[in-house]
Amino acid sequence: MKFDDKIPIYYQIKNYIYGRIITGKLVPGEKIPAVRQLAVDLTVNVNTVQRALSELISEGILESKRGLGNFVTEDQAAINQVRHKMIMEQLHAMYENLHNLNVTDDEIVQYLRQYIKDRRTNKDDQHN
Amino acid sequence: MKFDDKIPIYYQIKNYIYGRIITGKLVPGEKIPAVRQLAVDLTVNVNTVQRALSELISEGILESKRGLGNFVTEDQAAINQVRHKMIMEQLHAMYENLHNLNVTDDEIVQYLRQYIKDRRTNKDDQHN
DNA sequence: CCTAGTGTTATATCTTACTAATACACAATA
DNA sequence: TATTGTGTATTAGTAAGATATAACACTAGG
Repeated sequence: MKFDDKIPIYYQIKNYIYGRIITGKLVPGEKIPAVRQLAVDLTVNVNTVQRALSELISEGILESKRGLGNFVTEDQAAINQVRHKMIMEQLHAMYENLHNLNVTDDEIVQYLRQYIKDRRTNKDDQHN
Repeated sequence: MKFDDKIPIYYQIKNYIYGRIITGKLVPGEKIPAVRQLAVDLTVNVNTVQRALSELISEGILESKRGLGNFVTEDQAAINQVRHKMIMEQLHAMYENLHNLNVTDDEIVQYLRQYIKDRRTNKDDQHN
């Protein structure tokens, strides 16, 4: 996995797991991969994985069962809340940063549409 | 100034100055505040400011004149490029992150419109 | 020439993030 | 009950970011 060197790895792992749960690649009640396996998959240290998982456990997104593994919460409402929270965080960060560059609301929407359009074109070019 | 503790301060200062230049609060050829003054204003260490400025100088956005100060480049084209680059970076980061949450292109646009709408409403409520 | 204001560099110290290695605690099962 | 697979904790070491402090280099103006 590629990490942004400007953001702590444990934090990026946390968001990665959020994503896996939100998109249903990990379903409620499912056991997630073992910490040592995750460490290998993500090519990071066990302790770094553990730090990410600890926070997810504190937040109630994961449930730890010693000797058995870590499991996705059965609380679908909590998952939905996380999804909404993450979407809002993304929009907020982008909005604030663009406003600081004097980009207006309308321009933000326009730029986004153009970005998506361009992205689709480039995707076709690259046969992805 | 409030900093995000997940991102290096020097990097946030760099982006802050980009913003000041892009929005015209600092105009081409203008002298920016002294490093020691910036350190006070931003409540960080001189070396941290210097690190941010060094990168901006390397990139040709600022010009250093020892004994005189640091000055905004007269190269308006370079400034325009930075503005465009920053806008694209913001859109790209947000887009990638939302796609990883299974949010479709159309949904991204819809969520953004809703966010802007809600933001305006809340702004009125708070009399800002 | 001296001083004040500026950019630049250097040293030491502290904290956080990450890694490596090891050990401990618990559960399932052969 | 011994082994294997799991989560958890500890200790030590490295590196990056940030700080405090100080010194050095250059410019302008009295």
